[in-house]
Amino acid sequence: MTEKAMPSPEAIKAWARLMRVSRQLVERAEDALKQGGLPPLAWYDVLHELAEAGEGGLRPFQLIERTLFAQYNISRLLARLEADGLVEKLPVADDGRGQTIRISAKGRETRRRMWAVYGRSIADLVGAGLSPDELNALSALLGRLRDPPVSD
Amino acid sequence: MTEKAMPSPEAIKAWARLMRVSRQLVERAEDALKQGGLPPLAWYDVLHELAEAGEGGLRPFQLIERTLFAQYNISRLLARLEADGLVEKLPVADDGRGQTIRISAKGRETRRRMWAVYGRSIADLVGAGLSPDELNALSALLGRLRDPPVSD
DNA sequence: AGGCGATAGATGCAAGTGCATCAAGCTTGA
DNA sequence: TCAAGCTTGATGCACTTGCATCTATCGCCT
Repeated sequence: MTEKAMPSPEAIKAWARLMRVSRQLVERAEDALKQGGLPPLAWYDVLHELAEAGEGGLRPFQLIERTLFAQYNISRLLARLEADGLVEKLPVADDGRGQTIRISAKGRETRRRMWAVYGRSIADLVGAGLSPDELNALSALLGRLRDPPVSD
Repeated sequence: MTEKAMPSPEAIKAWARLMRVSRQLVERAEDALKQGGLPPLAWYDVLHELAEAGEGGLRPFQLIERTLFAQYNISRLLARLEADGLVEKLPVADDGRGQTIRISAKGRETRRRMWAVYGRSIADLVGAGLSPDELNALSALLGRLRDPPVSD
């Protein structure tokens, strides 16, 4: 029985800024990728996770956990990535239902090219405006808003 | 024409948190509305602006400026709102192309009911985790990220 | 006035999302 | 061992979004 009351003015303002700024920044990063003829951010998220996972790859449900995408979304996103030759779907030895997704060489290359643009967007959009200390402070505050069960 | 370099680790972390937290919070607020059988957040944003604008209403292009929605998005969102009787489209005297959008009584009522749920979400999701001072600090940091440099 | 580019808003079509549900394989327990 | 239920991943359908383009009107300049 914690929060029954309406939000404080401070909470409303912080929420409003968070909504507006995040939407605006996503939009700009997305625009930059489009400008470069590159796939959307969602593809980067998945390619990034798969690149981190290495040759072992990841199961789709692990991607769901890591990325916050819905199950059906991952399913279709992986289908598109596979159609573009950026990932491979491999059968799993000990589970006939499942599959392992592994990033391909082309996938790594695409991720690299996306990062060249995406990374610059991040540098421009947040790195430019705030000092390292301020960025850390922002990260810390945002970290406190994550939900109980989520870790980094 | 500032940043050419790749982002600092601090910038990357702040960006990642911002992306993840904002997506998660939006999702939760959206879920709460759905749970209550209420329209999505986008409707609230528009109804809120129109309620603030009062009887004078707003032109669609003003809504675009205020909400960051794309033009075609506003156009169709307004069509849905009108179909639901939440807003009225009025002709503009001195501009035959345009229209003025005014919120209806039903629209105000819907907004009120949405706020009951949405406001509680805000209180739960951000008001609960951070003190007023921390919320102000967060708002200030986010404020510095608004209107970041645009490269044309 | 007449022409021309700019602005306001709508819309056809393709692609993505959300929801519900499905099929297949796995696991458990009597 | 086998039925019941869970997990993994795919998919049909309706709706929304994105893109490009269209129509209509406006404002300006000659």
